[in-house]
Amino acid sequence: MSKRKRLSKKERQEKLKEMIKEDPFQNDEELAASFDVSIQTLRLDRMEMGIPELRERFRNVAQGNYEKVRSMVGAEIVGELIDLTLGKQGISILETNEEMTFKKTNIVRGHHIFSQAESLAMAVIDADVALTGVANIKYLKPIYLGDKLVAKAELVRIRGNKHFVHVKISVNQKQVFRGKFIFVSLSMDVDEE
Amino acid sequence: MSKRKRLSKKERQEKLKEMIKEDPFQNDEELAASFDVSIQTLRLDRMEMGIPELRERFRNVAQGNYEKVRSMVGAEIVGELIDLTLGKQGISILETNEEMTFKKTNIVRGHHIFSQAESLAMAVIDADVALTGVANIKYLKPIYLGDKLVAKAELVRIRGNKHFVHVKISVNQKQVFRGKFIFVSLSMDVDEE
DNA sequence: ACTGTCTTTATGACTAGGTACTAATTATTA
DNA sequence: TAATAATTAGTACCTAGTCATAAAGACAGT
Repeated sequence: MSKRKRLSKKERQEKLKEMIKEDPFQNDEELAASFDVSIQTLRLDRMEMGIPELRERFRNVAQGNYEKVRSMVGAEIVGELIDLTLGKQGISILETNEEMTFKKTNIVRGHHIFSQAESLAMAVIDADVALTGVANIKYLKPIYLGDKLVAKAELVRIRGNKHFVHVKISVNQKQVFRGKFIFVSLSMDVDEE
Repeated sequence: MSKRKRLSKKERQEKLKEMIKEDPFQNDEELAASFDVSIQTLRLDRMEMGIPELRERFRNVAQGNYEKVRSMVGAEIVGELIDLTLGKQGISILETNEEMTFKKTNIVRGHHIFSQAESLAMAVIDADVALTGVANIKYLKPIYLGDKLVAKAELVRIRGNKHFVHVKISVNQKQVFRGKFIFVSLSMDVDEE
């Protein structure tokens, strides 16, 4: 694997940075081989650039993503719950980050907004378990990376086992989303309505 | 930290399993200390139960979640894209797992279904970038852990920069969800409609 | 050609967090 | 009390490194 003439120190170090960003799970031996330098040289490079050793990279990725996966997928509620009156209303805040956006446009993917709205609406309902029946939603404005989404949910009506919740989300006091949710509590039989 | 009399081997091993599930980032020394046994005993336990060493656990979590975070958050599409005719229709499949469900009821959280539907609908549109404008959705049946969601999206109309897409999701040929999405392409100015 | 500096490579001692194995000690039970 | 199970101790070895020191190679300026 002898590449073009071997790169200069600077080029090599820059390429190294990229490589590790792309795939952090290679050890010094493999990295050294791919640059066709000795393992010591590669280690000097890592030192100079402050790139941690493989096992620490594993730790970082593992712990970082552990949190992430927990808070993203396992969370009862998407965003941070600020205020809640069970059976009445609730407020949550979601800080948008780059993982929620399309890289090209920096616009936040719709389902993150939906998730915040739905999970907050669900939290407001004073029943053990509920299931989204119908949702009528509208995105009023595109939401950009870094926007802080403030969601307000209000339980507007209960009819039988159906709970009607309205959610409004705004960024800087300007409304960007509204949604009407109907949740069906599962205490009794749930089938076609 | 002397607990109640020290547990039996069986109890200890069961507890160990749980502990590692909860927090996989402890080394043998720490684990041994928390059970008040020697490090060798703890290692025997790990051997007997087939629990890998700390560094391998790091590797597993790192690599598993790396994939997960990439495919969950960064993914262009939620689920696996099976078929796609740009500007016409598309099909995707999403296998539900326990992270998508409420632990108590094993019912899949609504926003996962929504995400599958929205992202598929988006993929069908033959435009560079789009943004969900309005969605009218209905969950027809609860979806349980392990259900395989088959989503079919169809572009039904284009009017100006608005794209109308219908999505149906079914489990075992039975429809469980339908949604109507309107996407607005961003090629020109996007504001109130 | 010689010197000085940068870069690369080599070498050895040491570390964490183990595996794999043997042996000895302590508890429990028949 | 003897047999069996569970626990602890100890050793050699492993990986993927760190840290420090030294030596060799490359290239420029004089």
